Amino acid sequence: MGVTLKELASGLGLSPTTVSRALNGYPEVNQATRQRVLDAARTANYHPNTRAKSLATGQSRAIGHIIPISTSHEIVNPVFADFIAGAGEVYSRAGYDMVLSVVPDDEEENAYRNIVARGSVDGLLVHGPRLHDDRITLLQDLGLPFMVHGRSSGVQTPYSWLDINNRRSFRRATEFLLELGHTRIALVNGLESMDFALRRRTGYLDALAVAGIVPCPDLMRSAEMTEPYGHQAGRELLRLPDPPTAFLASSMIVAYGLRRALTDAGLKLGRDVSVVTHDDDLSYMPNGLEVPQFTATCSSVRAAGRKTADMLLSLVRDPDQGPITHLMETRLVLGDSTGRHRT
Amino acid sequence: MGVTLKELASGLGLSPTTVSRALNGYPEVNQATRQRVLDAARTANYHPNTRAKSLATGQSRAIGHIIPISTSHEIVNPVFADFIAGAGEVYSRAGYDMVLSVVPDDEEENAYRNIVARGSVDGLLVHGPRLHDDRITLLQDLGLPFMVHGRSSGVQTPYSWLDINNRRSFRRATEFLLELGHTRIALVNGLESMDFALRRRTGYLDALAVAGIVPCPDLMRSAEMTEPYGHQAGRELLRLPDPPTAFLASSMIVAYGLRRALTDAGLKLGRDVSVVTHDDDLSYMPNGLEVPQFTATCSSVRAAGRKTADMLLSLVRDPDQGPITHLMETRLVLGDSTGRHRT
DNA sequence: TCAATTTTTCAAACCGCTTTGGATAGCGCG
DNA sequence: CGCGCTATCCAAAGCGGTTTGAAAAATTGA
Repeated sequence: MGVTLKELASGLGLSPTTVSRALNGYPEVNQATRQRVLDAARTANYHPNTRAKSLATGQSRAIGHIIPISTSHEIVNPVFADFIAGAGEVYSRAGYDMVLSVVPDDEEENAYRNIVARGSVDGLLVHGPRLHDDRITLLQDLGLPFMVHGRSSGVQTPYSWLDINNRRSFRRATEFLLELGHTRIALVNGLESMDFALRRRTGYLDALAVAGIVPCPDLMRSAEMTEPYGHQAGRELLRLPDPPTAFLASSMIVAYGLRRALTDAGLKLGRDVSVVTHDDDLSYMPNGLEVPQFTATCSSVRAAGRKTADMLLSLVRDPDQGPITHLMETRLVLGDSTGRHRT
Repeated sequence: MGVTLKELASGLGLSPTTVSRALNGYPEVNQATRQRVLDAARTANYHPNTRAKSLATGQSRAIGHIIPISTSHEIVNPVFADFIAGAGEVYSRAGYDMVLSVVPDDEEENAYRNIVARGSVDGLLVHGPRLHDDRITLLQDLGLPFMVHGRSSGVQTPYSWLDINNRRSFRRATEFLLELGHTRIALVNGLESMDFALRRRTGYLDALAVAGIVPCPDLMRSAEMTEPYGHQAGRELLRLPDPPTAFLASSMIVAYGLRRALTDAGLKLGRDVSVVTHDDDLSYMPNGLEVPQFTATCSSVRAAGRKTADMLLSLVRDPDQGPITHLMETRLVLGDSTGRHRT
């Protein structure tokens, strides 16, 4: 396929050793020859064979992402593409490859074991942690550097993660609605087997407790986040004898569904009913063109991808630095979807 | 990290040669010893080192996907996650890794050259082809097996691709609206620098031409497919002196935006105004829970990912079979968003 | 000028696996 | 008994790089 180091060397009348050192910036090589080697490498479009290099060095210069596909739901997390885009930027700048494994969630353990045993990556990134996620303890045993995007509430031993402050974020959003005079506030949450969803719920409950409001189970929903789900939840909630006057949505797309349910019911968003949603700032799902449509707790998942990748690379370079963590706060952005409670 | 072949061999009192053959199913090894080797490998959790193996065999057992990030739009194609999920299933079943490169679209050429020169993949998958896409001719020169998801209209030389029949799909959808009596039909398309969008437009124009309708430039929009874009396009179109009575949307999310514009204008979807959309069957964007919300041209992008990966693997196994292609038809599914034209 | 350094280069071993080209042993058969 | 086969196994040479240890060349110091 490409030129090999040996060919390049013999073409220059040098030994492979010298050429290798010249290319990798070792000091013990004459400036003139180094320049000659670099030029020759460029014109020959020489790129060292990844496999050979990593076999020799013991490093693969690749990061693995394991994407769980829920066997029951078959859902791919929509957040995933933007996160990958962010992380990918960082990897390619650092000269790392990104290898993806899409695995049904009942085979994840095997997938992790294999990938470690085969030595094809220097580090792993864990997506979509659940409560008490076994993967984390498994990876600790395997001893490969890893980062978790999110956290897993049940896991006691420390590990490296990056997360947004879901709890505070939803507490703040709830408080905001309370300040506007709302007391019947519905939570249209994601799947509460996922860690992030549970934290959001906790934040919501926190704020209610402080306000002295007893949470009403009828007002709390949890499911895979889709537009039809938001719509159905909205419709059913509005039909309650004592319907909510405000909603918290766990994602923009759920908020779309809620909005549809409101308009179906002849209610005006932001006047008759308020909605606050979480906004992952997905590139293909902007919150309005100029003015934000929704009041939202904002946090760019793309930026999260970048930061997580950065941290993972630092962990790969220095595995002994111990667990590193990063908690991102969200911004509460005011949009057209909220207003004072009207009696 | 893991056990090596040599260790496994010496543990068994065998040569590495024999162990290798035993594991790889070569005939010249005693049944009893093979069994012994297999057992030992299992208990030691032995997995051959990928890099060493592929260095020795000359195959990397990995497929590369290059994800272009538009430097101007910074948009990640939402279709991407589901496609990857489909392809990933196939790869992992076949024992292949998937390596992703996220590259700004002005560096794509370099990215392709590098990945080929470094020999880190056996085949490549090209995403989001534009018109006259240079990447295709580049890859033909580089001589690595590759598949394109979609086609590129300007490229003359044959290449391997999988695409949906965008043209017929949108012709059919337009015909359907014409049959319902609509004559003012708007096209709210994706970016027409992308090949798929142009083909959809052609299909739309085909149907109008057959019906003897002169296409009206005011009724044709093209932009990145987002909800706010659909909303704005809908609003502006409905304000025309002679507004459309039917819309073709290029994606579900655009259709959401359209629907909002309609309701804003006090119109009822499916009665006052009809909408047909393309539906990629994304896992997180289902077209309704039971009844389809939208009449749609349906095609699972996840299935497309599976099929494309299948074809690519076959191309990798037998690179001399010449270009292979596959055109998927879409299903026109009836939903609640279309009705007869009312005067 | 010549020994002692310092620079610069190279030969060879190695990373973990596959594969070629024997070697060895067991067997049937004339 | 000895020859030719077949069934099993192995030593060694790669794959394309990096890296160790030593040699050759250039430079320095007295």
